[in-house]
Amino acid sequence: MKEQLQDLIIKSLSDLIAKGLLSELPSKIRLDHTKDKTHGDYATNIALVLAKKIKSDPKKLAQTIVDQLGESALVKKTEIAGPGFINFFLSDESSNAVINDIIDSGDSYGMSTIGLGKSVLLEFVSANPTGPLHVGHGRGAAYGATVSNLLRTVGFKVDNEYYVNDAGRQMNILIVSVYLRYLALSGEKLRFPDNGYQGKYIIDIAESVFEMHGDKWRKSSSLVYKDVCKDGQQGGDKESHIDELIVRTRQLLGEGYEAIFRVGIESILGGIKSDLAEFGVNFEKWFLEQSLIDDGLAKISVDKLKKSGHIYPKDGALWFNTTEYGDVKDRVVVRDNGIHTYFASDIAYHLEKFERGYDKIINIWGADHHGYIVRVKASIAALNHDPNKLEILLVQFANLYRGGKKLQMSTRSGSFVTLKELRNEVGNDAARFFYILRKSEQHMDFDLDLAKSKTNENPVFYIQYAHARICSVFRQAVDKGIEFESQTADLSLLTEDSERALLKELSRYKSVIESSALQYEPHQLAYYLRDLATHFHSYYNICPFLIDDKKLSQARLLLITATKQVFVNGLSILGVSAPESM
RNA sequence: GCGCCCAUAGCUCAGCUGGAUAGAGCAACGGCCUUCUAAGCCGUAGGUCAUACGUUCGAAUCGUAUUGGGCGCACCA
Repeated sequence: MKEQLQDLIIKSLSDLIAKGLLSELPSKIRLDHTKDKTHGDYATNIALVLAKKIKSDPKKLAQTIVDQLGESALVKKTEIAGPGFINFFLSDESSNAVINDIIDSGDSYGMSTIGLGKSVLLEFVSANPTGPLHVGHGRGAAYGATVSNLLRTVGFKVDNEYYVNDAGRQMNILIVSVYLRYLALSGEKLRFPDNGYQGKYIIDIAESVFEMHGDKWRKSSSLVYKDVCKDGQQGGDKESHIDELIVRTRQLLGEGYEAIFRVGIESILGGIKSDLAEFGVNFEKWFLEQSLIDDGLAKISVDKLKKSGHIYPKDGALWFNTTEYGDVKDRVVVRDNGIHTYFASDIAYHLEKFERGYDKIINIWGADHHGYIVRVKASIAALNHDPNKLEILLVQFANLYRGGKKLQMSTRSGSFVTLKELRNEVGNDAARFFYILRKSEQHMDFDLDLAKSKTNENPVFYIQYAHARICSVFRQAVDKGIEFESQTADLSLLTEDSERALLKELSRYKSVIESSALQYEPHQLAYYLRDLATHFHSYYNICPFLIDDKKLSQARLLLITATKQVFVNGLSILGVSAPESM
């Protein structure tokens, strides 16, 4: 409908250009759904925009444009209002057309071809596999999965990907943490390092190691701690303490070190995978950082940068001159000990992503990584790819509150609420919905007490309830022996204010999907569904559906059938279920 | 100190990228269940859009400055 109206306006403007009354078409024509029904169904501000250019009275120009439009079956009437808006009132036939459109398209209503033929690589979550996902990761997971669904709905081919940081120092700290817990289980007395992973899950992993291997790798704790410097709380340095423990453990264990690593990563990554799957978040690919190292890609990428003259040695390390691309300082890619940095892996990873040939690459990062954007884009440019192909979406932290107090989240200290705990307490639907209800760049306060104790206040129930109510009406219809024939319904009978309002709200769905998808803003859809539910609940309270006037009843049933379909489609994009009864 | 994000009703947040009288939910107050689920509906009250300039027909939205909050500035990942 909107497209047809837009075409009409363009035609009118083109005719005016042909007559020499205008010089050029505006770059884009805004045609908006009106907020206020007295402003009709759609409104455009083109007269205001154009009048500015050609310095004429916007109201007069609006009138000229309207005159040129002439008659159309689409439009009942047009009005010029305010400073020069053109308001369009759709004819009943054209506004009713949305109903049949929804019914005919069914589950695919809302899909479009905007992204047809374009592929997107969407990387998100990518939490370090050093512990279970906590509620902070949940936001990225829900946001990413929903953006992915939205992009797919508008026609993009999207691959979801999780980058697993299974290499580097943190993995070693994990292994040592597990090993020390294992020693304790074997009967050794020892002091757990300040900087180790404190969570209970480490003990669980140590238990599986013990079950699988017995005390095969038991060493006396005096041997393990021999020559290791003092820990932070003992007046030493906690970083050196853990690093020396790593070296020591590796020496003592030999191949056992790798075996413990296997048990640890499989346990943690397995947990993350099932956690996300249960949350309705699925990935096409789990990309291992270690594979970049095994394939030598990190080294190859650094060599490529070297060849193009972006690398220079200093203080025994190799530096990438990212300042040339606007970074505040150059960055080390290979340390003086010959080991490449995390950044080097990331350069390789992004290069690899680009070489896979996607049209668009999107990374969803926690906002604490924003300082990283410039250098990653620098590496892309330096390797002769287009940095604009890479879009980085930042998700702000969710601050957790319990008992009115802000909780500090730290994987290291083991003090965090896991995503799984949250899902168990508030349910997947509420969690998915709550997470995306806030704009991603908005800081979000997640009050656990509220989410847990007063779940009825969560707007997701309000929407689901609307859907369940519609289902209930149809169950009653069956009980009463009322047959519903969607083909015979006469939509012109829908004349009540509340049903016109609901119908108008339904007609917004497609543009909401489009806008949510292209702006990566799932919250727009969430808010839309809530508004739709409001219109429905209001309608429900005013107009009965199962009534003696058979024709009117059929028309109303058709309207709520379409409404139900939009709920189903919209909720499915959000990853929220549409229960038939509540 | 430098950089990024943010500031809208008592609380939590929208505001369709510059449009018409700034909107929801919760909390508060008053109504609506012998008829399709009251997890609902209808109404009342609540705002100097952090502050000050500027840009123009028009600013919560854009620009500059100030204030206040979050985060980041490693040869960690």
